Amino acid sequence: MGPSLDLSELQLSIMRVLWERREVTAAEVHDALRGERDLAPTTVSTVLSRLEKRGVVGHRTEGRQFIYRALVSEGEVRRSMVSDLGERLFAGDVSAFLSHLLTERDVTPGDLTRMRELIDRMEQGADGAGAEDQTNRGNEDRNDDR
Amino acid sequence: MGPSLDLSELQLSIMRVLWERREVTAAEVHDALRGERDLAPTTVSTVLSRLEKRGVVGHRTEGRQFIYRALVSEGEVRRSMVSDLGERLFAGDVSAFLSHLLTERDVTPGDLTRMRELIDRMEQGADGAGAEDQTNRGNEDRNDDR
DNA sequence: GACGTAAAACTACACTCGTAGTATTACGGG
DNA sequence: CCCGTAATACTACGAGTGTAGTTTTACGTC
Repeated sequence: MGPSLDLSELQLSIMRVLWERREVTAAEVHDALRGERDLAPTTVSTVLSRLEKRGVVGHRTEGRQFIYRALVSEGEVRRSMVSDLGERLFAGDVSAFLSHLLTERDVTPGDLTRMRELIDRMEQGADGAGAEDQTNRGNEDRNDDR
Repeated sequence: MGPSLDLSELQLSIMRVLWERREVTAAEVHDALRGERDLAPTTVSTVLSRLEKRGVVGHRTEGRQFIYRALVSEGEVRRSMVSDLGERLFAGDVSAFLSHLLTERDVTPGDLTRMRELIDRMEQGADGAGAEDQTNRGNEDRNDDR
């Protein structure tokens, strides 16, 4: 059932670059990360190779350069990691997870309103489509889904 | 700011035993885990020692035996791990996290109802107390909080 | 007081990660 | 055709984890 999608922080930083630009060289990833994380270029390459071995990214060769590409979407990774944590901490009980989020973290009144709207929409149209609008501000999530 | 509370699956399994019985010996942990995970007794001891080195558990000596005790609550660990993941995957945007949970996981109508009630309660009493009732079924969470 | 036994301590090993240095390879220019 | 340069490949190393074997220690018993 596909590769393990449990990615570390560094791995995610790198994946985020691959997700926003569809195709990148190791060098491009390296300086896209400049500022956020100052790594040696070889470090980036190493991580990219390891991710490739795990089946999370792939590459094609162009001249002497590798052009990397994500093989899993950000949505898949999110689903997988959130699901893992839900399993680990809440024995898969979604409502316990949700209530934890609502009660333990700083939720603004606006969040609550948005949540209520979302719940309303879910109770009506059972589809679930059309729910990734303003709640996803700042997190591009095209190229989503299986 | 205390020890890192990022616990692995095995570590959590062990912690769960320490959370439900307040005080246990390594041997007791070992056979509480029988069935779920079949480990050598020494494995359990090793993990316990490492957790102790990290400050997550402590022990007192009674005769020739170590009596272990959790030094962090399940609630703290949950908060920390959920918060980490929220940071990693949703840049700390709680409402994005919540909406992910609502849209991507199988949420039952009952969950939705419970959620709405929770939201209502949060919008009224700004305290947040009294919200850990039936949503927490099956997850003992006494000895919570800082 | 010698011993068996059980507990804890120490050692081990394979694997992943973060991190990066060194070696190899091959294109492009002179 | 040789060489510099840049890109990839290989090697390294310390920390943490899963997993467990081996060694030491000490209590209780005969």
